[in-house]
Amino acid sequence: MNGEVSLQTFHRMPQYLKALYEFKKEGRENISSVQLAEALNMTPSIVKKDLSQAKIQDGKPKVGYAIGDLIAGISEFLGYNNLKEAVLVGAGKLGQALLGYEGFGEYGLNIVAGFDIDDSIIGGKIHGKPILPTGKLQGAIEKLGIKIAILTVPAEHAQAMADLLVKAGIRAVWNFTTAHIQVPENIAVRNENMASSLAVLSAQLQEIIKKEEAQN
Amino acid sequence: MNGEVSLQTFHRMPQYLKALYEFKKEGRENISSVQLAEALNMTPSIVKKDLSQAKIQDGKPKVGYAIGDLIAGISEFLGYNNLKEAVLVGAGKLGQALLGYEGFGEYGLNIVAGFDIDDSIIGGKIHGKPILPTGKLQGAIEKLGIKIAILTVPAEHAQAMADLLVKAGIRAVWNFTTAHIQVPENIAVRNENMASSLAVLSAQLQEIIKKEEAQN
DNA sequence: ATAATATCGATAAAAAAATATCGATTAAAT
DNA sequence: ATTTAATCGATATTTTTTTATCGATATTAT
Repeated sequence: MNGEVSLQTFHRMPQYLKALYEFKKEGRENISSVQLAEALNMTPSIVKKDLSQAKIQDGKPKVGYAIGDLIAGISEFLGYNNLKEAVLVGAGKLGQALLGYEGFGEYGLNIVAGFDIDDSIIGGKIHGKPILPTGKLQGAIEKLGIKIAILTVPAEHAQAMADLLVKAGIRAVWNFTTAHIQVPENIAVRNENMASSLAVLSAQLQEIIKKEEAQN
Repeated sequence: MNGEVSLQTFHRMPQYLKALYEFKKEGRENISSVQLAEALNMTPSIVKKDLSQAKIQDGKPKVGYAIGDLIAGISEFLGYNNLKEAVLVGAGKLGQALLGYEGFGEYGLNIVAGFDIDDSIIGGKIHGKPILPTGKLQGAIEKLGIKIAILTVPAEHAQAMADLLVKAGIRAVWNFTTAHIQVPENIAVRNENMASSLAVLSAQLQEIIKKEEAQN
């Protein structure tokens, strides 16, 4: 799906960025793959490989990489510089929390509006973002050329809404519902499935406890 | 970290469950690995392998698996039957959304209380969950023997709070902050990093658009 | 100036994960 | 009753991802 660079690599990139900002704040100017790896519980090998994928190849022996270069390179690689506009569909509890999430701006994402069917919130603003009726969704997407939709409707409406979004021209869906949505293969979907995450966490916990019991 | 079963497998399990409930609702009683794979855009091989990991091995040739057995088996495997209690730390926007998230109960997770430093919400309830001062966190964890913490504090307080949680006896941290937290290796951490997810989604979108431009 | 050492970056090796294959088996069709 | 077709479940293969190795090189120390 992704040409050369693996999704795991993309997943790690923002972590590097986060750590790099920390180091920068401490006054550091250079950092080696060893140190970056240590800060994030990774191996130097994977750090070096990831950075080379982002076309960052100006590390110096005995010194490491220039932190400023890394930050610029990764930000560019992740497209944080060119702002991407998005719509949020379903302004319920989770949707409202996301509308108020201030981190998105840093990542080059701007939510231009929320859409909902609830008349009591339509016409107003939530965290500064206008809430519009879903009837206006298609028009807005087409008119503004918006490519990304954040999906926070109830699970039972997820597929129908996804169909509508695709029809309106959306190219990427960030799916926060528990539903698995089917879309054409030229549409990107990212599932933010809490059940999945919780399952993994529980599994890790169970394993840890089992290990301990085995020791006693 | 996880003995035999991979985290990817755990990640897929709730997806199977979701799909199985759908099929059940439609009146189906049996399902083959081929059909389940198709519904979730996977391969039959991976479905069969995952199910065998969950000790589900009663599929019948020409028929498939009994849906009821699968649901029971996966639920048991994921520990959805034995309720796990959790505390939520940081009752801001995201924290409040999670306090109100009704899906957790299904997954065997019960948030017993939220903790915060904001006097204007302490003592009250949010979505039915009591909000307590962080000063009472340690006592509550110890007294109730709680093993899981949901971390939704501002990023700059994440590490300090994680340290406190670990000291109080927490064994698993579900980290919704953007900070990378360091914990002892016998503590499970699951990072719900929106930046990472967004990076992956953006990458997919970029790839799709590039592909299209190449065609024109 | 020379030697020692830390690090990069490319490549090789290892490990992990996903996918394919295939004999056995069961239900349905003939 | 026999044949056909679909599916499981075990195993083998392939692919992907991670980790290790190592020569080249730049900085620091002697």
